[in-house]
Amino acid sequence: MQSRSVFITTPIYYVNAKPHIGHAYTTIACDIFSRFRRMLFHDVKFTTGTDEHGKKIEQSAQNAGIITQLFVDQHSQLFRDLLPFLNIKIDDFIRTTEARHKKAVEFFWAEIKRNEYLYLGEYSGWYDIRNEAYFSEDELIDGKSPLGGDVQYMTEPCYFFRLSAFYDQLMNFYENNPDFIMPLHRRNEVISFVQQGLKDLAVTRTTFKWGIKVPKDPKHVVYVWLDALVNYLTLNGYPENADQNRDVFWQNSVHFVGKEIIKFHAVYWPAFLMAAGIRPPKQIVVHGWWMSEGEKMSKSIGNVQDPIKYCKLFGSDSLRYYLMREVPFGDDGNFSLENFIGRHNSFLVNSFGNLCYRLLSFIKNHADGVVTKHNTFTEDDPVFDDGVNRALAAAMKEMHQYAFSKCLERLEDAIAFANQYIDKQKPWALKKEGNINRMNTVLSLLLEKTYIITKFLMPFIPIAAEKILRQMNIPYEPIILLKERIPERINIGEPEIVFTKIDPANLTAFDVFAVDDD
RNA sequence: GGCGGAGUAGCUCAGUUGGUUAGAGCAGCGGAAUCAUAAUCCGCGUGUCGGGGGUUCAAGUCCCUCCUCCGCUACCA
Repeated sequence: MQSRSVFITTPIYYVNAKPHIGHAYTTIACDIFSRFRRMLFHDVKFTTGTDEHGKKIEQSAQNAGIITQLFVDQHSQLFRDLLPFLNIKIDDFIRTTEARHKKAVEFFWAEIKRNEYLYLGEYSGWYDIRNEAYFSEDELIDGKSPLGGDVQYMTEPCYFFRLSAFYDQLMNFYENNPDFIMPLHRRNEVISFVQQGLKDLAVTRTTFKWGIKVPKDPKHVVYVWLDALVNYLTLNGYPENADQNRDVFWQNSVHFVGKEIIKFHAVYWPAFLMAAGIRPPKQIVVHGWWMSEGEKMSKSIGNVQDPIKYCKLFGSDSLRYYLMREVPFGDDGNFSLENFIGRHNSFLVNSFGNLCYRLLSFIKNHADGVVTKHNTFTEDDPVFDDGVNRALAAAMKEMHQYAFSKCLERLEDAIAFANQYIDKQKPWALKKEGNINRMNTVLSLLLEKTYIITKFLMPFIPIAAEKILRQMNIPYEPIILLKERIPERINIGEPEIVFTKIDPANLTAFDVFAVDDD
């Protein structure tokens, strides 16, 4: 039995760079899943935010010639500004520089200290500033870290977290919670990583100041990942809401993350939480990366896809639909303008948009804008009705598995059924024959199924779906009911086209790439 | 090096525990229809299912081996 509550989080985004399509992707996926669960009448908390500490930030601010606080204020705002463009509805936005978060981290630190999972030691090695990680001499590749960052040799006293003590607990946890890590192959990667053995983790730094100070030992700054991960607790009212294990949101917390940060979320974070006596989150949902026009997205190539440009040119609905439809969630994908235009034109315009418009304008022009239910059924009707119902039920199932692209495929099936049905029933011919009752039966069934499909599409394309529902003029609750029946008599509103075709001749990829103006 | 994934129609991919002539979407070609944003609907695929070998009455589907690509991870002489 699924819980009626859910706590959905994006990772908090590191403010060192500007938002790109990858940030938009995670946030949109969370927003769609949030809207979906809300439309099942579930109690949803959906959050995002920015990760603002660390040496890298400190240095970037210095390079930009501004004080660090101003730097993070500006960059955090860029991420906040992205939300309305993408039509994201969040419940909270956290910044790790906020007082509430500092308090949570300090409390969390004290808890794991009290439970004796922290000890003072000394760390020396080659430090990758960009990636905030130490490496041993022999791990270096051509004088750089394995992650590609420049390194410098450093020795510092630091606190260690007894990660090594959690081997059994973690393995048992993975064993007993098979759907903790969502795509299964990711789970296997995590387990094989842990199986290779866990070393204690250095969780403080003394080489910079920009971070949260260790309670009672302020020359140490808390490791950015420990700092950042605690945001999920901060957002859930910690430490005032101290008993997270009894909190219904925490019990149903789902962290969406990109594949690059799975280790932190699926290994370190559960261990940190166990050390503090808190149960790990319910699920880590891992997604892949986007390439751009067949190549890795990079500033130097100049092929960074800019989500805001897409929203400005084509609307957020199109971008949301494309990102969810193009690639199975969890896999890597290739973002290309050509494919974007193809998806937009073939589904949003031709299939779905045209279905709504042809149906509504037919009702307007040939039935005085009124549809009344009649009982002149043929054997085609239950076949159509049932086909749509099945497709919607399948879509529902996929959605619960975070299989957004498969969910959309099933919704596209349902829309194809509607286009097939209208072509076969030919309401225009019924009108000419004067078979008005049969025409009304057909139109009523079509309107009903299209209405339900449109509601199901709301989480994906909220703006267009709402416009269409308004045109249908059916009083609706924002709840997905697969076998909902519409009223006996509908007096529709004014039909309007909601998606227009994109002409590829008018655009090139350069129109949608980010301009590097840093 | 270890572990894992993938290699199927021009492109993107489905193919459950091995079982009828290997499928879908997109693109392409032909037709129908005209309510609709020239949208829609119908029809059309002779693919060495990466190569080779094996098990079986039967393999894309299991086993062995090789090749290519990707991911995680480790590191030696």
